Amino acid sequence: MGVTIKDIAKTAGVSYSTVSKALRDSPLVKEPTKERIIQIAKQLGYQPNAAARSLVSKKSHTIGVVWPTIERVTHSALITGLNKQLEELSYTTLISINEMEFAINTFNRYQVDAIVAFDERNSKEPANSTVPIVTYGIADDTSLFPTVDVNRKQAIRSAVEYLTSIGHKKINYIGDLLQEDRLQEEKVNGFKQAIHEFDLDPYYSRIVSVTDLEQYDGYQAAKKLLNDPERPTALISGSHDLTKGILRAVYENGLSIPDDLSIISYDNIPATENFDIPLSTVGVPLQLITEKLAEVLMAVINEEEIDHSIYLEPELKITESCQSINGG
Amino acid sequence: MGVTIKDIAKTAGVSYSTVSKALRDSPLVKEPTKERIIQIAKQLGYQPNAAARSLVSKKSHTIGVVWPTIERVTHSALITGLNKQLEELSYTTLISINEMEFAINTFNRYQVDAIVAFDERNSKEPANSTVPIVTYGIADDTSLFPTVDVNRKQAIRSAVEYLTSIGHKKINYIGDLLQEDRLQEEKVNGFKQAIHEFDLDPYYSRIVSVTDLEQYDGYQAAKKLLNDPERPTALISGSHDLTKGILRAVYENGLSIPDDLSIISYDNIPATENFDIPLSTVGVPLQLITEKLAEVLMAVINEEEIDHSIYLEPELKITESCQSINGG
DNA sequence: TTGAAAGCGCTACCAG
DNA sequence: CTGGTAGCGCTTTCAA
Repeated sequence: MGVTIKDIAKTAGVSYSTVSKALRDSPLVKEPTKERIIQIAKQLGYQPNAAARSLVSKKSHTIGVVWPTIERVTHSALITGLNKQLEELSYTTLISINEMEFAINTFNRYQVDAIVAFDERNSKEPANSTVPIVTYGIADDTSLFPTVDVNRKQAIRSAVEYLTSIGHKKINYIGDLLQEDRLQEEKVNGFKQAIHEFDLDPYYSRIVSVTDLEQYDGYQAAKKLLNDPERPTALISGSHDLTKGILRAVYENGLSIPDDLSIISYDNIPATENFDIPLSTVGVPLQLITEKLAEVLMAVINEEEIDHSIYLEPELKITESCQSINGG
Repeated sequence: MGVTIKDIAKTAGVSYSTVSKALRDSPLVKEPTKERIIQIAKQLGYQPNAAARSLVSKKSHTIGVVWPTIERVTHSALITGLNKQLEELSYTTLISINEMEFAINTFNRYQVDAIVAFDERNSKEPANSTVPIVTYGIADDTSLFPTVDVNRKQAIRSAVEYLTSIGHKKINYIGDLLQEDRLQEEKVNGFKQAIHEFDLDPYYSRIVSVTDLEQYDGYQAAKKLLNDPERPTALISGSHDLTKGILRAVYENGLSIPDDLSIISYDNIPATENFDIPLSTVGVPLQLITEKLAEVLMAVINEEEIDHSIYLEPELKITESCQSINGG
């Protein structure tokens, strides 16, 4: 065992309740005493015992993140952002990669203040949790917990809407529809719906399926697509990485953007890369999502009223990577 | 707050110390009483309070994983494996993606039983930790904590050794040497050393640098390489994903393995994919690593003696993807 | 076989 | 401003 407040009290020659107060920066302790105590604590390498603390205070200032699908790279950026966000609110983040129920139990035992679950499977079973839970994923009215989500359907739909508005009739969507990933599914649904809504010919406006959302997949898919004489005039890409591969394929084929092809990429990270041409994107910035998640977490901790489902609406940012089909 | 053992005691009509014993499956409680108590606990949805428990028992049965470089995909597989491994030993895994020192502090406060740190930066600062720490990464004699690691240098060296033994003189290594990643660096060092040791001509036996270890990077690198008239007769790939891309490029170029090119891939995952040809690999299986890590963790928890640095030696598995340079 | 009681390290309250 | 003390939920003696 390590140093306790009693040890500090002894060497400081004060009572241990005074130490407790000093360490919590209570105004009930004289400034010099406080400083001396803090000094000694530092010297002794004191680490407050979270168990003891949360046992009495019923607060751990810790958020549990349930993340069973650790392989999903998308979420790793999100969780990194959330971690930072929560750090600023002086909350500590702890992650469990166990399956939903086990992880929730663990966090309950540890008395975290709130849990945020990233789970595509969006379970309908009533988790036995004393700790409030917030989920990230497909928000719907039947979900058991407050949910934060991105309107991916609308994102893709509005991309199609814009492209048709500038004259495109052959619009393809490159994305993942093989995995059981409701997040990807929603994007595909948005595309399908838009096809219908904007009366596009399904023969020309297709969904190109890739098995993953990485650069390589985009490259291969685009390679195939662009050799087709019936190739589209506009492309919507399901992810940023996918887009990188697509662009590569476009240039290798000697085509140019936007003259031969307009591109809009689904995206949620701030543009860091320098593409040859600034990329048109649609999506909700990662920071907005993590901010909202943090906000909802704080709300459930403080037992404030919140909307059950928060659906963040995507923004469409159009740059020179899109061109009117008439050449304008 | 949730249900406590006192609540259970009340409805069961026994003292709460009996409940505590029953729940811990102590032989000091009569079987029927025990069963009744367990039954009631389940009904009430009892979750033991980890804080209270670890406060008195000084054991949390939890391992803290420090993983600041969450983006490193390699480690995610390793951590998944370790998590499973530890689960079998009935230990719970909690992950922190904060930077080393902060994470170690957090886990100290939480009184985890041991910490395992995945940190490429392999800090030399003496972490102020009461909890024992084990690191995974470049093992060297100066490291502050017990370390488990893979002899990556030897892995690549032995691949070169084998290839030269069957007559290859033009051997290339495709890998990452741009990132500040000591793990990758070691592989490159192994290659450099082998060039020297086996007296290969550096003009023909080169290191091909990629910026990441993914399929796409392997594809691009190989594409360029294979068009070179001075192309190598054998290739060593720095990662499994890289290899997938390389193979793709090989086939696209109309070359065949092993007739035109022998390949050995650095690897640590059990072959799940069906390549056209079984792949020669060198490396330490992931499971061996996680087993060893778990073993060392248990050792430090029980204060047993252990080697300070455990260097796992890679195995070379040769299949038809390698061929003698004389065509044998 | 069960119960009573001490105490883990800490916070929060009350008395001085 | 400082010290004493109760008690958070639990495990672990020790007594009954």
